[in-house]
Amino acid sequence: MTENTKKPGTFKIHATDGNARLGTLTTAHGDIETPVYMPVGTQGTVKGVSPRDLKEIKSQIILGNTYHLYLRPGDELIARRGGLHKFANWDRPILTDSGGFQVFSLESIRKISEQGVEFRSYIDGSKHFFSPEKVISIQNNIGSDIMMVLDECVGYGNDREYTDRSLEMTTRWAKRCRDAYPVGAGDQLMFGIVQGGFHKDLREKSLEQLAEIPFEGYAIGGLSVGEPIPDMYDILRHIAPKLPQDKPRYLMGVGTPLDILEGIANGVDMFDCVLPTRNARNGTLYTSQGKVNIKRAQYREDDTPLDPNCDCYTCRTFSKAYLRHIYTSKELLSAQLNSIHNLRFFLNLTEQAREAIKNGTFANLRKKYEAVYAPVE
RNA sequence: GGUGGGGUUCCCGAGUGGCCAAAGGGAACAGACUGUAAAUCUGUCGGCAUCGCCUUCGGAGGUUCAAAUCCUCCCCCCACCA
Repeated sequence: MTENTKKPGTFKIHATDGNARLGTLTTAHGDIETPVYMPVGTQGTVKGVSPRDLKEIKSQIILGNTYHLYLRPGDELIARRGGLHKFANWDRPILTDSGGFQVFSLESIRKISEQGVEFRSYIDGSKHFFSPEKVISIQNNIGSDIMMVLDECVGYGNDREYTDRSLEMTTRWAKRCRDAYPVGAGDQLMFGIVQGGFHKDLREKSLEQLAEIPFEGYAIGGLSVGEPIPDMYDILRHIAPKLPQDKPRYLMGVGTPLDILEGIANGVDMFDCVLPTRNARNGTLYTSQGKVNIKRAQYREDDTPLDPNCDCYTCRTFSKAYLRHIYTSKELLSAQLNSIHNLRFFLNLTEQAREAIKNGTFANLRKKYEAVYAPVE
């Protein structure tokens, strides 16, 4: 492979197993082997984990967030420092979410119009306006390898009519984002985001519209927004295999180990989720034997490692008794060690998936995880 | 020895006649967390357990229909004065 000569945006599929794909996505900061799990680093840092540790656990790419970095420290400040890679000392790929999720999660302090979204800062209450063009400009300043279009992430409760109108607007916003940074304008890639709530036909409609706009990748948004898991799987199974075959597919914000395997089985290549880091900070740890709530009394004098099958620093070095102790004592090291482990677990999960797809044994891998992480019936 | 203050459910600490099994916090125990306003949030937290009943507010008596709350004596702690 002559990776150096490949253009950012090149996506090659090396093997498939059912709908699952093994691929390589080239970015300005290197190649990403897919399927990939991407640690979330909203504020320009994966909470509790240094870039050095992220590399040790084999993170290929991390996320940043347009809305949060725009508010603080400001995208222009970041640009003055040579971009987020340099500022945060991360020389591998970065994907930035557009703020579309904040349209959903900060619902009470934003207002949507055709022009864009008016946000109030959660920090000081000040008003800010995000247009599709503005969001791209911010991501240009941040210098991410993969930019996401501004979308409206629609919550679970909304009706069909609202979802339909919203998806149409998301398409128009996507077009405006693309127009603000046409194909070939630079080394940054841009992904479109399929919406359409929990209506299959609306999902298809959204996809058809977006597919006409050329993007370097396509994402499924608007899942895991409060719906029952079967509803999520229903949409995922329906729409994921229909996304453009020759482009990377990204399932936004999902999910649990089983969700990720479900996604891969349906042809998804990229995942991000805060679960490993947030749960780590809250004492829930993922292991090859299932979830471990490290605060439980049963681990008070448990001298065994968290996960004997894990190669991370935490598992190589500390006992459950110690991890419980520092969690219970609210020591900062607890968040760090727990995050390193959980991220490693998710990274290892996708490594195993890649290996399994190559060997045609992906179904076996899923069974192995389902045996420990009870599947949703 | 004197004067003043105080002893409340695992801990700290509200509560001065009924609405008190007793505020609030902590600890403890369990759970949640899915494009991060989350090192956060929720539940349980005397016993039996269905209403409800039983035991509890330093100890022992007493007043009262009713006491953690009022009275008497006793024990212990703190501060200051001798």
